[in-house]
Amino acid sequence: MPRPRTPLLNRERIVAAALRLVDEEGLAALSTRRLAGELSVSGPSLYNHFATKDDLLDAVVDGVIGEVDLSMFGAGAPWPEALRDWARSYRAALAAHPNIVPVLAQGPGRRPNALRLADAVFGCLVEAGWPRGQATRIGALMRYFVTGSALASFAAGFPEDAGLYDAADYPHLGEAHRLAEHRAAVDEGAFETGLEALLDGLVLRFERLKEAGHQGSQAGNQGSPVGHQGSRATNAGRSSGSTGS
Amino acid sequence: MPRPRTPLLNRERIVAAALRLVDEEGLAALSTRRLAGELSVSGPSLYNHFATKDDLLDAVVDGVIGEVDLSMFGAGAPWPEALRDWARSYRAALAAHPNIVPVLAQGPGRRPNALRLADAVFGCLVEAGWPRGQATRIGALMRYFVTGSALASFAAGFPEDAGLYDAADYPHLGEAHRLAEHRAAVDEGAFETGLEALLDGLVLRFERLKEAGHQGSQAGNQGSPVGHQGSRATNAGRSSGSTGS
DNA sequence: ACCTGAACACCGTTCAAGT
DNA sequence: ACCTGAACACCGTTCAAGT
Repeated sequence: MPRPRTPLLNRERIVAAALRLVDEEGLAALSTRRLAGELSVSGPSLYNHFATKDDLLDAVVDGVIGEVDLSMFGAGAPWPEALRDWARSYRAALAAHPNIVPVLAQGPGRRPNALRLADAVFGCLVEAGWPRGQATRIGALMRYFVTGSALASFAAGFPEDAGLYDAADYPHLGEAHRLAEHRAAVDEGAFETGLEALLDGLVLRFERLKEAGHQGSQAGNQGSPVGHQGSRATNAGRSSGSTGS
Repeated sequence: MPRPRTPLLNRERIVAAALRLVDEEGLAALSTRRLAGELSVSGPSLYNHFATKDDLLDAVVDGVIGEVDLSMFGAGAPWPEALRDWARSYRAALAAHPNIVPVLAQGPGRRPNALRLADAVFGCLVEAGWPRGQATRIGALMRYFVTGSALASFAAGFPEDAGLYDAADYPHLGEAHRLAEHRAAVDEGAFETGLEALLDGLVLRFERLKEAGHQGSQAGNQGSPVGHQGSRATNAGRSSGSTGS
């Protein structure tokens, strides 16, 4: 008889168990021995399927990123609508697994789903007419906002202990102890407000860009993904900006 | 003779050494034994000054938050300018210590400097005329954006290995391997673009709010820090929003 | 009051040994 | 090819003991 026996472990089973453990008990609970125990196997067995624990984490993270919907790109929708739908799907995928966000925020690295995501966003923006440098920055700032909003609950960050918020120390935080109760509403409201404000600001810039393009030197779609900085000169000295009076 | 001898350790020295270690070698390098070694002391000595390693981390984080400038609040500047200056100072403080950002993003907890920061931002917005619920959301979304932008470099997240970006897999990432070279410019450009876009979008909302307030029912400054959700109904179904056509 | 060494229950990872 | 136990160099934390 040869051996038709299936192996006890495979990458999929390990990744699924690791994600469950991280979701339920946090990143610190994910030890190789503990994970192996969940899979009824001894610790070193995992090393037959992943070179290191970091490799395993990479696979877990890429699985989460794979849940982000990218179908709105290239579906013919205007870029602001595509970006809005994508950002919501992106946030939903990360918010479902908040304990893994610090790992995933380190960048796409060599994870295929993360690279696919970056490719889709950048491609949509460039095809819509954004210069490549600007498209890069928009991809970056959207990731900043989405990962920041999924990394940790704003509301839950304020302890429910009312005695903490002494009016002498923190005159405006008298109601802060009630934030945690409304965790989901506060966090989602903040995300939605920020997303809409960001998109409004970007649409404003796009309109200015098209106006300038119609009369000045056609910059078109050329340029590096780094691009130039627009009219702002340096961080020092307040730019006139477009805000306030 | 009594004992004029000063103790070998104190909280300040420990916190300073811990921050240096985290900055130079990452969060994983901060073990109690390693830190004690840097201070020429044995591991358990630290427990005379901090109850747990988490307590120590809290002190490190609050020290970083303490570097954020809050003087623009209450200096009479309009809220968008105050918010812009604060966001830049906030990001600069975090970006100087990126390895500690995942810890700090968990919320203010009981850290005095973090609570002071939240108090100052919320107070400025409420005094400027924002309803309390909206002010809470703005504080949250600003933290999302700033922590997201400090958590990890966008540009450095793309490996410099040009062979990784196969055009068949990622048609638009042909230049992505050059991002890392321009790390600082890309990350700061994205932060500045996002910050200005966010502020533009918020100013737009503030103007709408004032218009509505002048004719409709004066809501004024009352209300809980949770507030209500405005006109958006639910996450499902695309809201008409203010973007696009 | 503050520091120490020894000890406890853990880590990630390697490796020779089994089937 | 895949899993195991034993081992290595680590962890955070406790505690009795020293001064």
